[in-house]
Amino acid sequence: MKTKTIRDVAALARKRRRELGLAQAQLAAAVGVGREWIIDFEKGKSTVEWGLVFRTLKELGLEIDLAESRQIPPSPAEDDLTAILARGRRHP
Amino acid sequence: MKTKTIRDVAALARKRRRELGLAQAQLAAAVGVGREWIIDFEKGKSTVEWGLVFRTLKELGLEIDLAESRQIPPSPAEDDLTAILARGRRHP
DNA sequence: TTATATTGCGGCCGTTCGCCGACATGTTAT
DNA sequence: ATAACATGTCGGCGAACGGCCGCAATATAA
Repeated sequence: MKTKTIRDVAALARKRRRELGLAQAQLAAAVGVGREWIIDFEKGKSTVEWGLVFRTLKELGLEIDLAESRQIPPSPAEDDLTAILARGRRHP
Repeated sequence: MKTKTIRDVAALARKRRRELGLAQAQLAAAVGVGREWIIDFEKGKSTVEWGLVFRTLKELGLEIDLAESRQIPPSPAEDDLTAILARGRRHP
């Protein structure tokens, strides 16, 4: 399932946890965090630690796949092409 | 690509950034973080903020997919007392 | 109903993130 | 040669994380 926001990840993680019949405290103990951390994570808190998120998802049996969506997505304000050209150019 | 560790994510993000011809400072500005943050993230630092990681991957055009791998992967030791202690003792 | 379990939230506190400078190194271009 | 750029490191600081504790709402069971 492709996730668009961290809330999607949070909701999916919570659903998965319940499907596995795990309580927050159980999952927290398995991951090695406090119960409050699970609460925050499942609430979609954005400032939780990346490593803990990764461990939690693994603990839930959720593999993280990264797929290249397209080329340049939205925003890199690239008004000068020199930067791009400079990298690929070897012989002016 | 399925990632097994946060280092896999870090390495893939760095490769992707270079493919897009972006400097660390450019990506940092696009994401809204400092240059050091990109450095730490690409080094595989586990304590970086989850929300920033997510934004960075999106900025790089890397979609995050979650796939259910199995049931309980490594499974916590439910035999030990941590689960009981985690939710408080009620009676001996 | 009464128990029991689970979940959510608030405060306190030690630790640490993330940003800001400045500086060093290596590469490329002038 | 110098200049410019990219990457990395260091010290410092305000702000915030995450763990622990308790208590109040809800489920869920007996």
